[in-house]
Amino acid sequence: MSEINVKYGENLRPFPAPATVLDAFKALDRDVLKRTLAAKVNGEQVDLGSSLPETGETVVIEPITSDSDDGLELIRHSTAHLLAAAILDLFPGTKLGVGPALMEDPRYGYYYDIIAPRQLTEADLPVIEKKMKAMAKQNLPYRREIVEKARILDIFEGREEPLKCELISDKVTDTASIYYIDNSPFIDFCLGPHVPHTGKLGAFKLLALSGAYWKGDATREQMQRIYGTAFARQEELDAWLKQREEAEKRDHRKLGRELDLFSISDDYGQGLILWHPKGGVVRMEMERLLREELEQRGYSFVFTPHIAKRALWVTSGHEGNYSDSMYAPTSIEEEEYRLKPMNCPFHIGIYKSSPRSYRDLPQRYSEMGTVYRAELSGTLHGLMRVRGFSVDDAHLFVRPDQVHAEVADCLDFAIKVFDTYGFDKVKFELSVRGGAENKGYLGSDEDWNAAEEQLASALKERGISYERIEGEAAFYGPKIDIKIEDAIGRVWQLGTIQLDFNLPERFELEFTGDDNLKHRPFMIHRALFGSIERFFGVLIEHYAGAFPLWLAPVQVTVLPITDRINEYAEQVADELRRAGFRVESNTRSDKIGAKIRDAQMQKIPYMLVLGDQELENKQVAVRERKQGDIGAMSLNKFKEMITLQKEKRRL
RNA sequence: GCCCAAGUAGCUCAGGGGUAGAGCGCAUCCUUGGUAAGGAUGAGGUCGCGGGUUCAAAUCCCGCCUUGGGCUCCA
Repeated sequence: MSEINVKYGENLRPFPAPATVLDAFKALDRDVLKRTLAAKVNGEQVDLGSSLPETGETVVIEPITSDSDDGLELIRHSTAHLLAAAILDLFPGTKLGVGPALMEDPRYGYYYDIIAPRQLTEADLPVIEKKMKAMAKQNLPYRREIVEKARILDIFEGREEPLKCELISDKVTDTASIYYIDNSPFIDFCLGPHVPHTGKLGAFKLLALSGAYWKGDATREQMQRIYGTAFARQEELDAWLKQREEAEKRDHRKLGRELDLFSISDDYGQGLILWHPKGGVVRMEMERLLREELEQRGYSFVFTPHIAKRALWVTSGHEGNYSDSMYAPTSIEEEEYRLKPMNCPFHIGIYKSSPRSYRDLPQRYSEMGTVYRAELSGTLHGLMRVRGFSVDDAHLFVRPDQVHAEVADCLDFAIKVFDTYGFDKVKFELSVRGGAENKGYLGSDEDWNAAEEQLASALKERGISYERIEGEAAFYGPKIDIKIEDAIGRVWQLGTIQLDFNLPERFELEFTGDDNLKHRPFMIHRALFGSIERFFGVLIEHYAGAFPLWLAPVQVTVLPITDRINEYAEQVADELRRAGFRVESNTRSDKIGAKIRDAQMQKIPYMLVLGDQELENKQVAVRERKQGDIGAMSLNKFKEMITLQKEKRRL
């Protein structure tokens, strides 16, 4: 009888063969076994019930416990299988697609794609969930079997699972593993591993029903996707559900209405934003901050039209590559025009309007340029995905040797601005050429190498850690994408700094060098917010509608306790207005409690409660929206306090 | 575009084959009250749009529109 040497942590111990992973843990560590769902054997994930390899070499085993990320993924994946098993039980004849765990999408934990004999509706979800709970209680084992390709195909053909057969044909060369759940009609073609039995599952919930295409391809089968989530423990699921509710409370569409910031009306068109006066204030402040920075950084301000001749879009390449997202042409005196989906060609027009010398570069043109894109109706979402929006756009026309410095300044700019809004977690991604497929990259290797090197060195010089992503560059140049994390941990892709070898070529841009020869400039597209509408949406959710003083649509509200005080209240309000603040006064005959409630719900940063005492002492009693009553002070002292806050753009 | 759900007063929603309900908001009046809702009265709706069934449709059926959740982290 042979032996297997098992290494577990520092322990090395021989076991008589054959033995399973479970046998090893039973002998080595009963404590950890309770939390263990599967294991890594020589670094490879396997089921607890799998046999230890008898190769003669030492076998290294590690537990995959329920409190690890790997463990959670296992739970979610196994729960997805439980979901499929419950559906097969309730709806015989259902065709299965795929059912992965989702670890990066904070909204969901797993899904399973199916084609049921009838269209399922949301009303079916509780029924399916109940079945899953019942199956979980029965501690049904997940069983694994290794079979030949031909036999797997037989099994799934016999079960009339065409999609599974397609997968098997694609993926399997000789043998593969399949999984059963005992006492259930479920069989899946799956690498595993899984939890040992369904009793390890329980903290799960089905969340949503949606449509999905097989392999994400709109020309393939339309399937139904059931989303759910799962955790190791019920408390974690409860906490997650609670956080989800919190996120709903921050929904910018809800707050946009409640705080009267913006609206979208079908009478005007889907995906078109009406900025209300209070939203307009926030936008003006957002633009003011940008303008200050742009001025200091040597940008110039340009303004360009919303439509241009169709021929321009042919030259720019938009007509060829981007036509689906552009509004149809409109004719004026036999000449066709199209709404602009991007601002670049106009800025190029400004560059080209006169000959440029190397001494003139860089040229930095900025514009809050409004563009229109014909997004599919189903993808529209509040402020986040719209059909008309303004980009805080800028195009830099630079000499090849200037790329580094300009990119570095863009990075400083981004960090400064996002920091002002309180986004302290900013991620940078450098997208470069690479990967197996050749995307038909434009421009010489020389240019690319130089450009990628300059982007990377700008990031390094600024001490910015970044992720380098091979193969994600656009065909026309490498780029840096900027992502921010908001107050509740959601990540938003916002700005981009993009090098472009394409448009300078297409538009034959040039400048005269010190050698008196013509050279081609590089073009850098950069936007920090991407779309100011979208960034506004992100801000609303980030602050949950409670904008910092400098952004708040109403900064101070004056609340007289009785009608006797109304006159004094108006004086106070006027004085603050003259000092440059946005002030309201509430002289309605409500009780002070009601006025405060109103102001709190409008999330106004400061409330000045004025009664006989304040009138007599020439003071204001200050209530801050989060801290509550912070005591009485002179109006001058209050003014000083908020002036400082406003000027420093404190959070 | 495709799958599921929902469209009733400005907002949040209840109701449901026999001519429309609540709370909030709004208006007017009473009240002048010290840190998150004082009281009374009143105005407000082609029940998303179009068609069908019916003596009768907001309600049942069909179509459309809009809104919301989604639409490859592959076995």
